[in-house]
Amino acid sequence: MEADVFEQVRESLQEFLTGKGLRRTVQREAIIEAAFGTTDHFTAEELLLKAKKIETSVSRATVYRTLPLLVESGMLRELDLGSDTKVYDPNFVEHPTHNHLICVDCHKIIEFEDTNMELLENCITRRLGFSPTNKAVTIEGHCDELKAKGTCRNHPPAKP
Amino acid sequence: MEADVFEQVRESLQEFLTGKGLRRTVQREAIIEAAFGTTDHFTAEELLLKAKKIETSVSRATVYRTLPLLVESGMLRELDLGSDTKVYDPNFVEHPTHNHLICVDCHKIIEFEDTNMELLENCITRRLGFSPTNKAVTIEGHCDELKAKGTCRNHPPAKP
DNA sequence: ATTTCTGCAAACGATTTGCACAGGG
DNA sequence: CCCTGTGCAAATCGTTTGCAGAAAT
Repeated sequence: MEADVFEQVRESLQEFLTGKGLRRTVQREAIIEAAFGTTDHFTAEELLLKAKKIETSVSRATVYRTLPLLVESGMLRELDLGSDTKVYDPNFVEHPTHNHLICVDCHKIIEFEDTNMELLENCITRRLGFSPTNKAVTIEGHCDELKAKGTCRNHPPAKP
Repeated sequence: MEADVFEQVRESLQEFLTGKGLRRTVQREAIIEAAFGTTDHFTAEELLLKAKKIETSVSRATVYRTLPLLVESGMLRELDLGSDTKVYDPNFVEHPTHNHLICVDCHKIIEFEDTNMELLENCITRRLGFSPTNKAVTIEGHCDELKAKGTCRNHPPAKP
């Protein structure tokens, strides 16, 4: 994520917080920095670890209390991918309509955007009498390269 | 669900079980009947209640141990819709490619199928170098009728 | 007879919450 | 000052598991 984007997130969120009569705290700042500092997906626990490195005083409870705020503000998206634990995706700020392809072999998550899919989804939703607010396409699949060569970028030649 | 379909599920699952060296028990029979007796989605807890009505001896543990078998057999699908609790969908036997539209106002879930979406998903996935195994489109939206008239099939005229 | 299944209750892991104090506006 | 935010630890909730007996093949 570029620096300007990060600043944008910071400001938008500041707006969101003051708009709700909420306060700017060092803990929240650290959590935001940890969440939007990279484009990686993360779990609540992973976010806690990242945030703690920035500001030691951040606690698990505060992370769990801040996550819903970030989601509500629209900056962070909660993903329900096959996993048992909830995963958060900070990339919707830059790519608001992206979707996910999950490799069933190595569990790597690939993000993709597609205008046609976007249009088709809107079309279908309207036909059903609804106005879409949130759309998620999740596809699972096998890596062709892995199947053909027995190895791919994510799978070392010799598996354990 | 029609009676023949129910029988088909019963047989397919019997095949699946014996194929894995697993056994037919009254509890599993009851759970299957409860799961595929209607087209309703359900949670583990709801399935337990339905199954208990058919066969009192069914316990929560057995429900939780049977659900993964049904999912693995391909007959039942686990859905990750916004809800915190996992929801199961028995309708993939009859409609293997259907998707979900969720009303953000009343949380009603509408199932839909679309061939174009199906084709587009396959196309995109192949372009990314993968062979699709599982595809899920989940759309959230507002009911137009509700917005226009202040009421709709799922919302009584006077809200509490 | 052998192996899988079962119910029970305890264990578990992710998330939430009550509390008393800290700190932002 | 007032009210929101915090860390801590206990509580909660859905789900999983160890065990000894029951049942299917």
